[in-house]
Amino acid sequence: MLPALRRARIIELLQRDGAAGLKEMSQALGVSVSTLRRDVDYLCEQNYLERTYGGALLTNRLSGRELEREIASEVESVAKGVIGQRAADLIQPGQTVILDSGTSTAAAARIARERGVAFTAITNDFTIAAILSESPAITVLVTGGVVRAGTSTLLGIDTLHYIRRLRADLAFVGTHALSEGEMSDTSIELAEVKRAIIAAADRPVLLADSSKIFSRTFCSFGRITDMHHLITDSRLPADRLVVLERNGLRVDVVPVGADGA
Amino acid sequence: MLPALRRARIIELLQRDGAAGLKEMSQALGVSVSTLRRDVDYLCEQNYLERTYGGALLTNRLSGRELEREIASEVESVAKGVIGQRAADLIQPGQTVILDSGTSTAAAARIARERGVAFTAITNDFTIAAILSESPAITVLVTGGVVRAGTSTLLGIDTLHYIRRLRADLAFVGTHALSEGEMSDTSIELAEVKRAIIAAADRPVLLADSSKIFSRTFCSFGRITDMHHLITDSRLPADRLVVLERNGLRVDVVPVGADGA
DNA sequence: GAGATTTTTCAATATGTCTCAAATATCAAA
DNA sequence: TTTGATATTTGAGACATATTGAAAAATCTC
Repeated sequence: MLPALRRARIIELLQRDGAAGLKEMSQALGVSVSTLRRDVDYLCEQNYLERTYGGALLTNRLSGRELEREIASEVESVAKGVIGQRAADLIQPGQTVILDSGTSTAAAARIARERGVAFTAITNDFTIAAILSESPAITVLVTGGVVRAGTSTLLGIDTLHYIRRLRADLAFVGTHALSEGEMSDTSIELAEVKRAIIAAADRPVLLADSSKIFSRTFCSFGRITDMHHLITDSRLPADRLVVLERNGLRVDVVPVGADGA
Repeated sequence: MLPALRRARIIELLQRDGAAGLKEMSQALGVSVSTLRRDVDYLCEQNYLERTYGGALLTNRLSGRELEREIASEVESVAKGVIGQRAADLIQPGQTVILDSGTSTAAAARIARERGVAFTAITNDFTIAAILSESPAITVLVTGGVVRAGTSTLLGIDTLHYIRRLRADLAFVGTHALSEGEMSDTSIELAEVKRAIIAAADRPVLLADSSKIFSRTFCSFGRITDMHHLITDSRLPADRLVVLERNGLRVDVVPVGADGA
C-alpha cells in the first residue's frame, strides 16, 4: 500500500470517528504500530491531526468534498508544501496579505500560521480562513460571495467588490495553468477574481508547482509579467525556466525531491 | 478508551447535568475514581470546570473562550440535532434562508442538505457554508467579514453591510441565552449581526436548546417577540414554557431524551 | 467524632522513543 | 534490460516515560 494512500485512509478513519487509538488504526489498516505512528506524526506536523496519548484527533472535521481534496493534495503535497513554505517566508509582521483559493496557497497558510507571524489575511476561500483563524496572531478577513459548487471558494460580484476596495502588501495567487507567459484557469468567474487580487496587491506572487507550468486552459487572467515573481519547484525543466526569465520574470525555484530537499 | 475522549465525555456529562459527583462519573465512564479524579483535576487546571468537595461543576465562561477543539467536537448534543431537524422542515423549495452561526443552525444545515431541498442559503459561518456547499441543489452565499478568533464566524461592518442589503424568507438564529423575553449573547459584534439577520428575514426563527433558556449574558440583541417563533426541546420546564407563551410567542417544543425521543 | 473525600504513594500496565536489521524501492552504470 | 550500489521504508525490540488502579494516610464536611 502506498504511504500517501495509507495516510489518506487515516484521515478518512478519523473523519468518521473524530478520534481513534493508534493500535486500533494500525489493525484497521493492517500495518505495524511503528509505521502507523510515523504516519500519524507526519500528519500531525502537517497539521491535519492532533496527537493525544494513545491516539489522535482530527483538528477540524472536514466535509466529504474537502476530504477528497485533502487526500488528493496529500498525494502530491511535497512540492506544494515547499512552495507554500517559501511563500510564507515572504510575509513580514504587520503586513496585509491576500490569499487566493488553492492547495498551494493553503499550504502557505498552514506554514504562516505555524510561524506565528502577526499579519492580516484576506481570502476568498473558507478552508484557508479556517486554517488561519486558529492563530490568535492573524486577523482573517473573508470576502463575501457565492460558494463555487463543491469547493470552498467564494466567487461572484460580491467577491469582486470586496477585493476591489482593498490594497494589500502581498498576494499569493494559484494558477491552473501557465503557458507562453499567460496565466489561465478553468472558469471566467475564477479568472476575474484572480485578476482583481493581482490588481489589489503591491507584490502579487504566483504559486505554481511545475506540473502546472506549460499546460493550458481557456480563461486567461493576466500575463505573467503582471506578477512580482513566481515560486515554483525544481522539477521545472531548465529550458522552460530560461523562457520565463527572458520575459523579465523573477523565478524562485525551490528544491524538491531528489535534486535538493 | 483514550484519555482525551474520556475527558471530553466528562465535559459532556457536566453539560447535560450541570454538576456531578466523582464516584458517579467514574461509574458512568467505567474507570477508577483515581483516574477520573486526575482527569477532573486536569480539566480544572484548564479552566473547563470547577471542583467542589466530592464533585465538579461546569465553569461559567462568559468571556466566550471556546472549548478546545478536541472537546468541542464531542459535545454535539442530541437536543441540537432534533432542534435542527425541526428547523430544516420549515424550508420550502426556492426560498431564501439566512443561517446564523452556531451548532444548532449547523445541525439544521446538515439536515437540510440531506433532504435535498433546493434553496438559497446565506450564512456568516463558513462551517455552515462548507456543509451546505456539498449539495448541488443549494446555492450558498457567504457574507464577508472578519473571522472571530478561534471560530468560523464572520463579524464586523462588512458582515452587517452584506446582511442589511438582503431580504430573506426565513432566518435561523442561535442564541447564547434567553431570559425574561430578552435574547442575548457574549459580544457586541455578535449581537449586532444577529439583530441584522432578524431584521432581514420575514420569518426569523430562534433555535435554543433548553439549557440556554433562562441563563443570561450581557449583550442583548432583541426581544423574543421580534421572532416568528422559537424551537426548543422538551427539557424546558412547563412553567417556563407558559411564561414564554404568555408573551404571545409561538413555541415549538421537540421531544428529546427520556420524555419522548 | 464518624464517614466520606482528598492526597500520597506504589506497582502494573500501556504508550512513546530510539535503534537496528530486513525488505523494498530508486538510480546509475554496464 | 540487467545488475549492483544506495537510499528509503518498514516492523520489531529494548528502554524511557506516562497512565492507571489500589491502598494507606491525611484532610475535610456535617
